[in-house]
Amino acid sequence: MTVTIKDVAKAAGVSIATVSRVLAHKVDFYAPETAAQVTKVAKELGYQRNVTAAELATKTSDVLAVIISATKTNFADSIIEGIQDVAFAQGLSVIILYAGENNDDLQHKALTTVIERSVRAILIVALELNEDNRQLLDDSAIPHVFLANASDKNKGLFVASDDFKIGKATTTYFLDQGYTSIGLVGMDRTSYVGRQRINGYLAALKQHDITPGDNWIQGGNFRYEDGVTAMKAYGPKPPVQAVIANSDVSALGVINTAHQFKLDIPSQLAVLSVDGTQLIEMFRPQVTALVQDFAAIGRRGAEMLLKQIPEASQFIDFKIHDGESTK
Amino acid sequence: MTVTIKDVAKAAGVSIATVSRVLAHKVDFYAPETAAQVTKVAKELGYQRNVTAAELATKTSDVLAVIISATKTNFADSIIEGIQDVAFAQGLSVIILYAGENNDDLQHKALTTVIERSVRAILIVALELNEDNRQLLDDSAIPHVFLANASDKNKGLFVASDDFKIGKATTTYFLDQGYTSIGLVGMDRTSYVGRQRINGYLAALKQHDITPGDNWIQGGNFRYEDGVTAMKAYGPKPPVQAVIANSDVSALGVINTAHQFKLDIPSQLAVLSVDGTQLIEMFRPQVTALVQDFAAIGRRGAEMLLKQIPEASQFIDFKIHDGESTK
DNA sequence: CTGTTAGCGCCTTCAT
DNA sequence: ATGAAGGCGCTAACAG
Repeated sequence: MTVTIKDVAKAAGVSIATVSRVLAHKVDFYAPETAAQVTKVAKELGYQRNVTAAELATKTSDVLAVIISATKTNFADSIIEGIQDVAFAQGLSVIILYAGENNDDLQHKALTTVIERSVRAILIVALELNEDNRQLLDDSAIPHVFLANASDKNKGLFVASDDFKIGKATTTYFLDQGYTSIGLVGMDRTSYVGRQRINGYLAALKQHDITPGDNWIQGGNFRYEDGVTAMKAYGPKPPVQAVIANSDVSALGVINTAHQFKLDIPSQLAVLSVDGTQLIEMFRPQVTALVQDFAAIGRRGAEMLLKQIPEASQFIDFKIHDGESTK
Repeated sequence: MTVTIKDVAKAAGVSIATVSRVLAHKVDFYAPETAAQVTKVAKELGYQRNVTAAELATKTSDVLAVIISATKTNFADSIIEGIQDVAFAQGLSVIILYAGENNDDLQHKALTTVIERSVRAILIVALELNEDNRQLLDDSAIPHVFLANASDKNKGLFVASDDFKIGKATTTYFLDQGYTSIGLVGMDRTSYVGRQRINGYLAALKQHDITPGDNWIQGGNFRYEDGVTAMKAYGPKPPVQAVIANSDVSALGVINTAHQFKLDIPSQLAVLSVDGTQLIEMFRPQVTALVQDFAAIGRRGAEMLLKQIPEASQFIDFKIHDGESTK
């Protein structure tokens, strides 16, 4: 039998109300001696708080839920660290749910799981919800924010990098180096993120009066294989001298395949990747990358949900770190 | 105001018990028409089940908790997939908690979070608990299993690869190829896993009457940097012709640093890595690896906790996949 | 098949 | 400063 506050109360010779107050509130609504006595007895009895009961009574919860796509592009770690930093500082817990990859059912399951437990807030990482799931989330009235995925579909709050700017900045990076044929690879063309990146890319090219070739743009789903496929589409004599890969792993796909074609990086093909996770630090050549500040994205998202900063969608800055895959 | 079964009951003209039965049990303890009526009304009213209340009443929970170290060696994904496969098949939910890296406080926090919520079971991935935390877990009386980390310290159930065998198999792999100087790199010498691997390595060498050189064994913490450090310790003229890296990322560290020393892989230095995650598929040369079946480890762990298979610690088989980093 | 009635463990007015 | 008592939303006997 588990020991409850009732048991503690009896053993300590006080009422359950007092025990409850001592063990929870901490505000001085009781005498120091009683408090000491109660805590002592509780420890002796091996009392374990039943959070479920407490949550039912108060109708609140101190857990933040993070729903992430089991994506192979591994920036989620940093986001989670950012979230935990601010959550823990507030004494909150964070739980993480994997919602697969573009899997509506899994997303639905993850959502209901956290909604039914009425968590304090929900952070959705790199996920685009379908109509039903978004409705479900909205109906729940639980505060939520989308991270690393600004989207028109998602609606609602988001914290992310500005994908249009990412497309433009990466393209401009190459244009400034004198490149006139630049490929764009790996993004999901159906996603908001992908479309924005393409738009930014096109805008930058237009400024330089460049019309992209037919096959310069190669879509995908941000995966390693997408980089491979794109490079194969370009072939051993690629139509572009530089390529922007829309994720670290897709950049690796591009580079490995280019090497297979005996193309030298960067002299025959320059590669820039978007994300800049730790992954590329382990790869040679060291890939030049547009580094997103994922920890900041996580932190801001959490702060926003905890009302520490105003609730307004916002973009987080990024930087381009030079590596060896570009001149 | 949120709508409860009481509201649904009133609106449907039945008792709350009936509503509860219809919405939860699913066994046919009610007439089809009533069921239909109730479900209909529930939907109309936008009823959302309050799991917290249900859990309090039944004193059970249908969530499995996974506690993982925020390790940079990325096999956790596969383990989680394995767990979710069996959990979802049982209609259970799984939540994941990050417990940092050798961080007792974070581990403690993660543990109390899940214990206080009396989850159904706890799966601890690649973590070694300290005395206090282990005590905490034991006292909770919640079923739990350690994954990918058989350990004398952890005590209790585990599902993992046999680390002694891993040490022996990898070493034997090289011995069979005629190598007589073999390095062992990257493992945590203070951990059970690390010690077992060393023992297996030594046992294999002994069978061939080889006494390892002073610095053949280079410890670490399974990280990329540990591979780098080890290789630097070996220097440009390494005392070994082959090295076993105890994680994929540490293997990358070894290889990159070897290249820096202008050493050719595998002719001047052969490298075999332990883990065989997707990471190495993105790396060139393709690393020869001892591939652990992480998905199976996750699956077995979950099955065991759900009493689908006998509760007994067990080892999962592994295989060595040839790559280009060995002859 | 369905309704009544106790709780599950804790919190929280309202008295004292 | 502390106790008594009702209730959070749901489930589970026990009747009927």
